[in-house]
Amino acid sequence: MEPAKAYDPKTVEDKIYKLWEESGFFAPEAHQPRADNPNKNKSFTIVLPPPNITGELHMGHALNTVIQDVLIRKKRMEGFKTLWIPGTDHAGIATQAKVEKELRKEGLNRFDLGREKFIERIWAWQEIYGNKILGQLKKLGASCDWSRTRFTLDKEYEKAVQAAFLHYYKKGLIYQGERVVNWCPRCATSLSDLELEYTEEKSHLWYIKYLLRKDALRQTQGDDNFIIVATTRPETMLGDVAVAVNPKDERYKNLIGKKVILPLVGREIPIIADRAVDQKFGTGAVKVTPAHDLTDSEIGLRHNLKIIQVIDERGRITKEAPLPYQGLKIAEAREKIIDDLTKLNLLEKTEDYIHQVPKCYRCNTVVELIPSKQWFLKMSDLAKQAVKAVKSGKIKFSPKNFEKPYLDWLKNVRDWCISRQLWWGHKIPLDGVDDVLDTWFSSALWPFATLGWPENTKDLKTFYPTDVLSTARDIINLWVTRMIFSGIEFMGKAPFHTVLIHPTVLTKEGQRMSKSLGTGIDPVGLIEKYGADAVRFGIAYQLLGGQDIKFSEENIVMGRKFCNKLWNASRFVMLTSDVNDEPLTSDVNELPKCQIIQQLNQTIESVNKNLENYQFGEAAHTLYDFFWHDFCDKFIEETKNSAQGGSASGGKNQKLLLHVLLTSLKLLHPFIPFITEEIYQQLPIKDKKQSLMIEKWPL
RNA sequence: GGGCGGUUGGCGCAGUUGGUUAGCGCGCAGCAUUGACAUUGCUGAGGUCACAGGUUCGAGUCCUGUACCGCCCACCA
Repeated sequence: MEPAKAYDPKTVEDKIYKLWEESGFFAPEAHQPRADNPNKNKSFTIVLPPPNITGELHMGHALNTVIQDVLIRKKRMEGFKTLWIPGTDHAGIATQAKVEKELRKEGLNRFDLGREKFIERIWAWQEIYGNKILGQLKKLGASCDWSRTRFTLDKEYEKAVQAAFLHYYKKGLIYQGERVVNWCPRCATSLSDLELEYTEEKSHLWYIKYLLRKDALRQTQGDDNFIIVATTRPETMLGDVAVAVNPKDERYKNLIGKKVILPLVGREIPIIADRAVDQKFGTGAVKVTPAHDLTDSEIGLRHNLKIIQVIDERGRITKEAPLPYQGLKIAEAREKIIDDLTKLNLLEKTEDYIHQVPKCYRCNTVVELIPSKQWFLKMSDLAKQAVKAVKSGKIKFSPKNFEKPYLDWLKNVRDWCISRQLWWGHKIPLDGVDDVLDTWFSSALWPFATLGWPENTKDLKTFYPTDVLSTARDIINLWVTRMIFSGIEFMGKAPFHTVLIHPTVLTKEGQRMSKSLGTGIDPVGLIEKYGADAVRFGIAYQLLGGQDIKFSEENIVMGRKFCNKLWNASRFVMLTSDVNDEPLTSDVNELPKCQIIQQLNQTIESVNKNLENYQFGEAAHTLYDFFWHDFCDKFIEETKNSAQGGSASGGKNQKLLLHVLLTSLKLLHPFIPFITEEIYQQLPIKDKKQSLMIEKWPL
C-alpha cells in the first residue's frame, strides 16, 4: 500500500516503539558490534534522573528526555556499548504529602491508618504513578533499557542505602545531635535548608520594652528603666533567655551584664554582648531565643545559655510557657501576646515590615525552628572531595558558569541533617529508630546503586563511572553535589565526567511552569496533538544558547511541518525508486563529487561537532536547513528537471537521492526517532539493518 | 544582602575571537500550484540590536554606568 500523503504519527509511534522493544536494542548486550568498530569496547552510560512518583511528567522532563535520548541514540549508532538506566524516585516527603492530601479528601489522616496501612497505601500509589511515568517516557521515545529499571525504594536499593549509612557510621561521619532544625509542623518532620522555600510576606516589626530589674535600675544614671528589642516573632519571647547587644555599641555599654525581667513570663534574663548582633537593625538590642532561631542558638552556645522550647512539633505553645499561652497555636499566641503587651504598656511601637518566611517546599506550611534530636552527616571532608573533583577538571559543568554556585555552596556547607520523621522512606538501620532518611540520601547513590552496588557486579565494572548527567539547575546542590561525593566515597571515582545543566522551561510569559499556578503544559497532550517527533524536534530546535526557554507551541508546529516534509520527500524518493528493478546501493564510493554531497558532508561535520559540544539546537537547525532547503527545495527539484530530459541520468540520481535520504535519516534519528525509523523500514536498500537504531552513524 | 543570566523585527529565539545589505522558526502580505508535500513553492513587508557614555578606522559583538525582567544562594532578629 502506498504510504499516506500526510504523516500521521498516531499510526506509527506505538508500532515503532513496540518494534524497538522487541528488538532488544535498548539493552547494551543486544547486538554484536561490528568488527571494524573502533568503539566496540567503550561504554557510554547515562542514568536518568529518576522522576518523583508524585505525579505526571512536565515539559522539563520532556526536555531532559530529548537531550538524553539524543546523546544515547547517537552513541549507540556510533557503536558504543550504550546504557541508559531508567527509574523513579520514592521522593519521601513529596510523595507522602501527596498521598496524605488524597487521604484528606476521604476525611482521614495518616495516623488514622497507622504506619503500616499508610505505607501500603503509598505503595499502591507508586504502582500507578511509577508506571504512568515510565509509560510517558516511552511515549516520548526514550530508548532506556527497561530491563534495568530501578526504584529508589526497591529491595536491592534498600541494601545500597543501608550499606552507605553503615559505612559512614563506622567511619564516624554520622552522628546524632540535639540541634535547632527546620521543622514542618504539618508534615511533622525536620527539613534540610534546601527544602525550604521562602516567600515574601508583609508582617510587622514589634518593638517591645523589657524592664530592667530594680537593683540594676538603681545603678544606671540614665532615666531609662527598660531596653527595647525589635522582633518579627513576638511569640518566641516566651522562650527568651537573654537580650543581646553588640559589644561595640556605645548605647548599651553600661547595660551589659545587667538583668531584665522578661515580660509576661517574669523570668530574669541577662543582657549580654555578642558580635552577631547588628547595631543598625531595629534598636540594636535583640531578644535571644536559642530554641527557635539559628543565630540565637549559636549565641546561646557561646554564652552557655539554657534552651527553653516553647513551640512543639505540632506548632503549639508548650508547657514551658506560662499557663495562659499553653496549647495555643503560633498565630493565636502571637495575637494574645501583642494584646497582653499592649495592655501592660510594654509595646513601644509597631512597624510594617516585609520579610522572607520559610515554608515547607512540599506542603507550603510555615516552617518552625525547634530543637530536636536528629542524625547528621559530617560534611567537611566529603565537601572537600566534591570541590576537588570539579576544580581538578575531572567533572565539568556545561554551561561552565554553574560551577560557581556549586563551589560556593560546598564552601559554606553545614552538616547534613539526614533524618526525617516521615513514614515513607528508608528506615534508619539501627534498632528502635522510627526515623527515615532524607530522600536525597538514597538518590545520592543513584549512579552506582542502579548498577548493583554494594555487590561488585559486572554492570558496575562495565558501566561505572557513567558519562553525562543531565539535570535541572535547581537540584545541583540537593542532588548533584551529593552524587559526586557519594560516588567518590564509595566507588573511588567521580560518578560522571559531565554535568549538563539544561534550561528551565518557562511559560511564554516567562513564568515558571507549575501545576499550582495552572501554568504547566502536559507533554503527553502535545504528543497526542502533534506527535512525539514534532514535540522532540520543537524542543531541540529551541535548545540554543543555553538560556531558559519560554515555551511556545509554534515550535512544535514547526516540528510537525518538518516531519511532514521529511515524510513526503521520502515518499518521492521511494516512489521513483520503484522504477528500478535492482536494489539501489548507498555505497559512498560510487557517488559523484557534486554539490549536494558537499553540503551533506558539511552537515555531517557540523552536526557531529555540535552534538559533541551539547549544542542540540544548532544541530537541529543545521539538519533542518540542509534537509529542507538544500535537499528538498534545490536538489530534488533539480533531479525532476534533469529526469525530464531522458532516463539516462535517472539511475545515478536515484542512488544519490537514496544516499542523501538515508544519511539524513541517520542524522535525524536521535532527534526524531519514530518517523525516521518508519521511513527506514520502507526503504528499498541492500544490507538493511533490523533497525535504524543500529545503523552506522555518519562521520 | 550576595551571585548568575537576560533585554535584537508582532511572538519565541540565534548571532562564534568586533568588519561588507543583522539571521531562524511562527505569524503577516502578494503571487503560484491538482504529478513527494497547502502541514507546499516563490517573492515580500517588518528591527535606529533596552538606555546613556566610552574604546576603535569600524560595535548587536569590548569597557563603564543606568533602568527593567528572571533565576539561584543567604540565619539579619
